[in-house]
Amino acid sequence: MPKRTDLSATFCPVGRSAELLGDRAVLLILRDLFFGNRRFEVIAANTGLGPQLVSARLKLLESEGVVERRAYQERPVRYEYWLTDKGKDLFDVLYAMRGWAERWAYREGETGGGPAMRYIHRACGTDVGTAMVCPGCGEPLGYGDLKGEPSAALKAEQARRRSN
Amino acid sequence: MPKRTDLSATFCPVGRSAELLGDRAVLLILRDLFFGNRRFEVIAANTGLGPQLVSARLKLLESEGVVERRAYQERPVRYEYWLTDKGKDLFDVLYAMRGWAERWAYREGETGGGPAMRYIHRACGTDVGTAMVCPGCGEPLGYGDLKGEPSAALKAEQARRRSN
DNA sequence: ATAGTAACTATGATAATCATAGTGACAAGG
DNA sequence: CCTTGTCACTATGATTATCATAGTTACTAT
Repeated sequence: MPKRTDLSATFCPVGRSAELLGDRAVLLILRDLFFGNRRFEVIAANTGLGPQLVSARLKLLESEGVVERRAYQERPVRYEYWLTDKGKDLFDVLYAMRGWAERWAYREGETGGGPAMRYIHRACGTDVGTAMVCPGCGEPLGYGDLKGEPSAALKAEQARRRSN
Repeated sequence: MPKRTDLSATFCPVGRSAELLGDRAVLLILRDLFFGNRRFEVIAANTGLGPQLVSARLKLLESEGVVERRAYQERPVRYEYWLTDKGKDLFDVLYAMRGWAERWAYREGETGGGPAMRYIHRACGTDVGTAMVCPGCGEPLGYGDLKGEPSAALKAEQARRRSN
């Protein structure tokens, strides 16, 4: 590509978000970070992205203040990537993407009945489906309020990726 | 790029959404469609994307069932692009992106005080800020429930784009 | 001394993107 | 009827991001 148009100066908020989020690699890496995968190799394996792309995007996310790089051991130095508050606040976007896909992107019965990823409201135990507000207790749903459970098919896929 | 990795077969719902939404051009075009811009030239001008990219992405969106192409006149035949139900259901994603940007992507005072884009809950008249649930009446917010009002800065930017 | 692990960097082929220009079908004005 | 204008695109060529693959660094473990 040529240098892509810079959207960071537009006044449109969707444009500004698109500058960062309009990129499949960024979205996949964020997904993994929300899932709790913080190590370079795990992220690379699970996203299926090459190490160079993962490296470039993690640097970008760090420079945007979305991700923080922390050494989890010295000798040899090894790093983990953690979501900052600004990063955690992207949960709504990823959760909305997940909801849309659950409603529209699967063929009938493809996931074996339920959703590809189930979310339970920790506070009241309700399966929230794809709602933005808990259908059980009416509370708005954010990161930390929900417990995700991948379907059997998704679990199998992740295990396969990790073993390659 | 080489042919990008196909995510349409993954079981992860975020991956499936990222297949379509992990693309700045798609996000910008969707933004315009939600804004009510339905004509090719208007979308091209307002997004700043070249006609070839706009053409390619509209075809993609149509083939995904997110957008519908309708002739609005014969002789000469001219087309408009409308969001389908599947397309309108992406509102949550764009709205979440907008919310995140409003909270994190502007320097202090850059928009002249308020948000870059204000949303009013039609049902009760409350300015919803960046909430997913109306702070006035507690109702969940979806496409059609909200009336958007661009800030002066955003309006000026759009006018500038249209005149080029 | 060899093998292994984690986190990367280097290289070259491929293909998506951008800017710019051009096309087809028609309407309106002089 | 001939030029100009509008809308919705398509064509072309240069640029550059992406992918696959291989290599590097800095250690630990056996």
